[in-house]
Amino acid sequence: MTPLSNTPLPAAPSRAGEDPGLVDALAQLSFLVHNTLAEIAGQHDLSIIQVRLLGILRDRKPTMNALGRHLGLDKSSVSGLVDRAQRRGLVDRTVSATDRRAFQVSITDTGRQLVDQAAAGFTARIETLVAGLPDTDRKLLTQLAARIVTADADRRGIDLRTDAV
Amino acid sequence: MTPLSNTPLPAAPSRAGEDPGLVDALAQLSFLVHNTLAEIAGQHDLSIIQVRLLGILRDRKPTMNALGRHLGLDKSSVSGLVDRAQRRGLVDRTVSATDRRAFQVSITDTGRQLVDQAAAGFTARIETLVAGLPDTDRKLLTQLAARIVTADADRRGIDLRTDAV
DNA sequence: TATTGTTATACTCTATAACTATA
DNA sequence: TATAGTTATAGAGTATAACAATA
Repeated sequence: MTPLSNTPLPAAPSRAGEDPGLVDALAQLSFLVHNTLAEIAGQHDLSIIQVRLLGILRDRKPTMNALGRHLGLDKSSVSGLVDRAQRRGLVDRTVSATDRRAFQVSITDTGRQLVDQAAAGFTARIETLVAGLPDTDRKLLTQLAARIVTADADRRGIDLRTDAV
Repeated sequence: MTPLSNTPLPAAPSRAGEDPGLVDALAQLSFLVHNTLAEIAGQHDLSIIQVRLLGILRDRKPTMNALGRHLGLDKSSVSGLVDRAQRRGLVDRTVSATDRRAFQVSITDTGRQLVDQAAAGFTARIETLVAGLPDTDRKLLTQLAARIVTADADRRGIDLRTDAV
């Protein structure tokens, strides 16, 4: 039931010379994928952040603190997020064995089923989106996207080191 | 100041056979672009939805109703959105000349400056993201992204017609 | 003292429902 | 009656600040 809009970003003034269309195309594609995820999540009464929470918990039992780092959220935000998920029976809090201040957050069977369904639905929808592309183009797109993402990750790694000096 | 996370989506179980990596790569790229926009918006104390609002108003003076359709929001949500933007002096409401129930929403000079800055910042950041790609790859990426977006738009057009029958 | 986490508070964003004014 | 918009209300999601418990 999430209200989605496919309205693209404010059309960039399409600067002459540079990359005509690249910025717009990337922005629109991102919105499309993002909205698709929101829609799938909504079908399971989840938000994107809840899907991300459950996704992290699929193979980890982090503390609230670690969860905050993973999600880029303040600890108080994590408290609320986990509260709401726990209230729905999707996650559990367990006192840490090594630090009695800390909780370890784990996913329940119900939560796992839900996130698995959502992930499957998302995959299916993305497959539909790229249905028109021949295999070569899909591989190309995968590589280009991966290159941008990893380049950015590297850049951030380097930036951090630079800051640390 | 928007807290951003580059944490990718819950890694899809990488189904054998199909499109190994495509779903993940697209999801991560989308998050990256989306987070970039959120960050740029945040630098101007704007949210993504506020940027989209101002972006629409750059070349239109729609009614509240039309705005709701553009943004995919309920009219009550638009009321609040425009309220907050107007309170900051970014937009104006003017009673419609043809329908005294309706308002026409327009962007102020302040609002225009703000959205122009945000758009420029966003463009610059995206340029940085793709800085490592040769021209050929950029064009390829633009075409692939555009093809997916337009194919989806067409599909929705067809779906709508199908529903209407 | 420092860290982990919760709670109180505040604000944005969103929706539903009830309402007013105009068509 | 139907439509345009606002307001009241509720809830998710986010942050900051103050706090308790543990390290």
